[in-house]
Amino acid sequence: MARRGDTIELAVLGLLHEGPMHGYELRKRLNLMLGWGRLLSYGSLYPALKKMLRGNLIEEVTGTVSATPRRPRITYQVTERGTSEFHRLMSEVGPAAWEDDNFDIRFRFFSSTDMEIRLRVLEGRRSRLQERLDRVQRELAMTQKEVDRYATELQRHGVESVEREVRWLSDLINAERGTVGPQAATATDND
Amino acid sequence: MARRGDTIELAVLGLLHEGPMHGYELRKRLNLMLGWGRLLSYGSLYPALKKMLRGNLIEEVTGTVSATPRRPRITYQVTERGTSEFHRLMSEVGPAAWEDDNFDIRFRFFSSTDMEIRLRVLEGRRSRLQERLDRVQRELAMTQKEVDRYATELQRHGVESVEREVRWLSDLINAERGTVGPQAATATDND
DNA sequence: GTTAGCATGTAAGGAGTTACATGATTTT
DNA sequence: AAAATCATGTAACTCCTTACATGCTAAC
Repeated sequence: MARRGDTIELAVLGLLHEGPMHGYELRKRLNLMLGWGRLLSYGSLYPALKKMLRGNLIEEVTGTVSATPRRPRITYQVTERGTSEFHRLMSEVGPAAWEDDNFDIRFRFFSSTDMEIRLRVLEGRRSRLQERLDRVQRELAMTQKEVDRYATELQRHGVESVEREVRWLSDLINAERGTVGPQAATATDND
Repeated sequence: MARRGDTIELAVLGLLHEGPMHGYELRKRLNLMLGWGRLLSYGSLYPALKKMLRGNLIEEVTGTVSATPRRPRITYQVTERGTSEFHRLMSEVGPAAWEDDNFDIRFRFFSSTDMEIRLRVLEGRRSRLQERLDRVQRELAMTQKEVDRYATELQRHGVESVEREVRWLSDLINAERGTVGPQAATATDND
């Protein structure tokens, strides 16, 4: 899955914000998080960590709190630079924020941004998907010929999935708007 | 989207089976087909076509049928070798057939295989997704701590989407099984 | 006449996978 | 005792994207 740009970097910064971690665990969490696609490999993660170390975004934690130091495992935590970089990335609005993979990561750490940014990103994502639907519908109208059973079914299922995600986003947008206090009112119970 | 292996190759072979085409159009059709993710670039398509030419899977069509030869545009068609390679690829069962991207391509050209293969692929895909659901559910039970609103919502939406796809696959499997004659009986009209 | 779309390519580079290499610890 | 899992890395390679390079044709 062409995770473009520094998706890993953002994800790592986000996770480390929830507490120090070593590479192996980071990988597991990452895979659980964006693991709906393929798994992230060590050959991908460790070099990324090295790069972040060089960039002073993260640092090794020497004083292990745990009583049983099983074995030299390197625990990382974010630096101040890492924190500000994380917030900078999370504040980005624009295509980078709502492209397929990136969106999930942003969303996962939405708590670290304020509502204004959240709304911009959610709306950006929604119109992105809407554009796709329009484009498909338009091009489908032109090339009507396709009558293959499976091609049609695939198209139909695809459109339905995207429409579903649009509705999901709309609900989230409404929820954001409706949230004045800290927690949203439990308005719509069913579905 | 890490389109692994020769996804493009299979897609191109499949499309050219529906008639000769030149690169530019191939790309448009490809993008419409697997375009739910990112777009395929020329830098990706043309070298792939060259490679397929070298492998004798496709060949250039010299005699342009069209009356107005706008400009030297290279039309391709499948060779015999291309056809047998296509059928070989389409007959594959196993992980390669039901990995995320690959599955969509196979499904798109399902008409070119027989029911036995279709069922194996559909069932393989379904159990793959089921495994993912199980894994997430298992790991979610262990690390209950997560109470972040957005993390939870993302998880929930992800699970729901996969469950939806599992139901879709189940319907397709039933439809395949219910098909005895050449065309399926129009048993279930609604949805 | 100038913008948008058609049409084909190449070169450099990024991001990630696979396979390799190693070894400790926990579970069966 | 063996197998699984924890744990960290490196090197080679593949696939694909971005940016560059070129030029024709249709529409506005």
